[in-house]
Amino acid sequence: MEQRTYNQYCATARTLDLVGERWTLLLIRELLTGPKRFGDLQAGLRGLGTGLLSARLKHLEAEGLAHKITLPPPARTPAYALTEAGEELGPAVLALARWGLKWAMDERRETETFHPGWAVLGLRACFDPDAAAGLRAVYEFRVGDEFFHARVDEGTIETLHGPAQHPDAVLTIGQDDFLRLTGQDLTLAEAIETGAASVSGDAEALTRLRGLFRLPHRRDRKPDTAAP
Amino acid sequence: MEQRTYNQYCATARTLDLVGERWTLLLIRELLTGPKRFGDLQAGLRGLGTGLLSARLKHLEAEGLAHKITLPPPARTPAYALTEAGEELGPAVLALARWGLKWAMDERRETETFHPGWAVLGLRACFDPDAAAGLRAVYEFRVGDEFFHARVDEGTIETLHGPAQHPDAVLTIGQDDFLRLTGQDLTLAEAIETGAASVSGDAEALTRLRGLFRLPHRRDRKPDTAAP
DNA sequence: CGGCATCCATTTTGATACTG
DNA sequence: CAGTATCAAAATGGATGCCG
Repeated sequence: MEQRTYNQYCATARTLDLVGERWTLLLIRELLTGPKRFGDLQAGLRGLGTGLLSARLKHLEAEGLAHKITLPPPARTPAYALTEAGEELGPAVLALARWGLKWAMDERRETETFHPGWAVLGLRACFDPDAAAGLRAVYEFRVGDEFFHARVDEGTIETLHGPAQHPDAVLTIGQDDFLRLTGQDLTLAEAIETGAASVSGDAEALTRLRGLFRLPHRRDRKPDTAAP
Repeated sequence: MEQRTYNQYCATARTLDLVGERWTLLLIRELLTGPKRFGDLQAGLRGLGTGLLSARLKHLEAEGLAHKITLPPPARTPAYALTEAGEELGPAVLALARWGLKWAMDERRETETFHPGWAVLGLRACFDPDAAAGLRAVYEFRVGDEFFHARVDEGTIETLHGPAQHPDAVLTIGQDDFLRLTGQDLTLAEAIETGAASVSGDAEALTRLRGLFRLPHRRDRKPDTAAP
């Protein structure tokens, strides 16, 4: 495979030769929040069969973007993690996400699946480094039954699947409300005020949390679909 | 068409539903340096047949990412241009390019095509806003037989196909040397010193040109292919 | 559970011929 | 040129079945 090449001496084309095939960038999106097992990956990517998933993972391994690891005890089960090169695709994936947040996130369709991890990555896409100046804090997000944590250190953020070891602050919220949060139907401040979200922990960390993320104003791509 | 959807309520997936098909992002790359005619687009994308190109353009139009325009006289021929939404895919394309510059641009293969416009976009990907503080200048690049210009205004840059109206400075260089420039085999300063490139125009604009672009250090993705 | 192998219906694509 | 029509070759997806 991978015989289908754009054959262009161009950085964009070379990159797309490596990760432009169907599912590949979404696979990387999944791994951006930490190592995942084969089954978890498939669960996050409905429609991707085991055969193709296997092929994609092999390709990522062969190209040095991901590698197979063995999860530490007590898990002791195989999983896949990004290499440094794979990790650095984060900015590209987040750029796509930022565009999508602005231009493509209209109402959720009934057929669409949703996982909190995607919204967490959406938060990361909206992270405003300037707003985090002088801040060093670990936040834990409990969304539905899934746990995530974000480590903010000055102008940087890191968002990973799983609970934090020593969170400075914890935010608990239902999956639907969290979805509205990144969907701009709800601001973090409103969610806290209305009780949709409950928070605890360090007061300053919580205060600053509100300003860390800057959601783009949603826009319509199409000129005038259906005039009156 | 477009019946093949990831069906995920996720900004990244939604974006890839729109522009993740084969050729689409490269088509947008082409249009990022200005409107292009059908034939020019095909010339820049060897391997893309007229049928698929036509389908992709229709799709981009239908989704509000591009639109068909009529070039002003004396051209008076149809062309395609990005809409605002399409234009804003620039950051995502450039992020992919930056990654590629660092992790995927090894030696050029014989079969690979090359167009100066790609390297111009590569420059834009390496643009360092901080280095352009207080700078407002228009540069014209004459690469082989193609003309480009870059308009730098404070921390922003805009790179377009075609000559500039009133360039502050002009850089003339052969296609191969320009290729080495973005390939890190040659710095802009060296190119000028060795005569591979010739420059003219405003002295300060030329002086600052050297520092405007920050090429990433090239890295190898693969651990140890062929040990000694 | 993890992951490969196989078979098959459907799409997508690539290449080329053809028309205004 | 710009763009449509056509057809063969690949990629995908879905459904299994199998083995450690």
